[in-house]
Amino acid sequence: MLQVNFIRENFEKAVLGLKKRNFTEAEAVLSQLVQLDDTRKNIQLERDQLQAESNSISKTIGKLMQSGQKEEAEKVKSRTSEIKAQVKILEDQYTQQENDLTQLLYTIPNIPHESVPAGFGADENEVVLTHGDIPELSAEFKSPHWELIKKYDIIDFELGVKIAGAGFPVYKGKGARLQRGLVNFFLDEATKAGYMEVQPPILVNEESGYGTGQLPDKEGQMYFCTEDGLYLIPTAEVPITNLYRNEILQADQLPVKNVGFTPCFRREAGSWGAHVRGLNRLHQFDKVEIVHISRPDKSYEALEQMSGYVQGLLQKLELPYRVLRLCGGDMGFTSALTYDMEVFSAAQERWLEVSSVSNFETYQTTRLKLRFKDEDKKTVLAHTLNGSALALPRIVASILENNQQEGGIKMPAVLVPYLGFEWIS
RNA sequence: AGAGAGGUGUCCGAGUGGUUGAAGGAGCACGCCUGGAAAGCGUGUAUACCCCUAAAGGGUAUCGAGGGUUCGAAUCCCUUCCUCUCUGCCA
Repeated sequence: MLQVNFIRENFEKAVLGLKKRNFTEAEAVLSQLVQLDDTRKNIQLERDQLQAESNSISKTIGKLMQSGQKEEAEKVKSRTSEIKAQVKILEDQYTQQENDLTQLLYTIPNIPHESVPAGFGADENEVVLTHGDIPELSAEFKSPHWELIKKYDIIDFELGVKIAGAGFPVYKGKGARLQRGLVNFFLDEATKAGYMEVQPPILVNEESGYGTGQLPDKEGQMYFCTEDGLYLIPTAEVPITNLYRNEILQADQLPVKNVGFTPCFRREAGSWGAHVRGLNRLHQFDKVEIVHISRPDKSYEALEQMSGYVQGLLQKLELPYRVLRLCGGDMGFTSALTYDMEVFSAAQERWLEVSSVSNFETYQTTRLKLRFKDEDKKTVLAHTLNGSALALPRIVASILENNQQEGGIKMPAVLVPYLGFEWIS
């Protein structure tokens, strides 16, 4: 969430930024926010003063008791009951005010970076660059991946339905091997690039959900284990970033660069149709995620670095891709700047999002209380960033579609050592 | 899951109602000392919010978390989470 003090000091900028993401009532909400905070401060001031008086009386009583002046002490006591009642009232008001403030802050998305284009939806995203040639498939070999997986019997949706339900595919034979190979390839690449691998839990508690911004509001997107109060993670971002919740890092620990492989679970209520066939949208899928924790003055450098890293993976996989700078309306609630990487899937003839790389600046760290000590020994909120590197299903879909030919599907050369085969046939 | 023990600052560790944000030690930082280092000596070493700010200074809260008793709680009571030991179960 945003910091009230930042809004106070950058009111106009904040309003303009939020309008860019179509948060039309920005001005009114931000004014209300500042007002709530003003009231909060006033209450705090009054409460603290009364409390201070009460504390000082208590000390006096303590001294009197020690020196045996019991009656004197009793006299002083009577004064405190009045203060106590007052403090209680103010305390309740303060809590109420603080809750209102937090609730309101939860409704305000992150302020977009100045480079973020205004816009309402996917059409207005800015294409930053396109890489690689769009493959032209012959009519003979132009099957969408959902036909290819049947033909070669490598992924079975019906079987998944039997075990769990729609959107839980079963990978078989070379399909399973392809999954495992990709995961290993991604983890190895990340390690080479200086990321530390972590294996986090894939169930998280409520606090973690709040830390990275999935909660409140998006609980509908997550599977929830009511018995234990735990959520299945929608992305490894949640557990990995929360590893650092409530921490104060030393300056020389930054940047933190973690990579983790986890399955991801999404309920994805209500989005079914032609575009979500096959592997395009699933309830469970595998993803390798990279997370950075960065100094504020280095976070955009880190974002570019991450974007470059992800592009490198796509290049090694020989997949044509483009990079989008998301417009205000299409960006996630918590992000300040997001690059989407889309791969062209040649049979569907569509760009498929395979990665989303974002800088959250302090939006997450405010909630996470994730800070570091800078050179002046001042405690400062860090910036968090993350990106998929990469999400498997659509990568699999595009590898299958783009490389189909006479004799089967040819695997990208870089994967062959991981797979132990060159062809799916 | 059952029984017991316990959760204190970066770490170890004292503290069972009264100037305790918290003894003592270690670590760390700075200074002195040294040719250099160690030892030694001295100083400092939490977080959040608020007031006042040029700086300094001050207030409130925080001893796992939440609530209660009390003029006053790290210390007493309740709830809850976690850790350890034993038993049970189990990959």
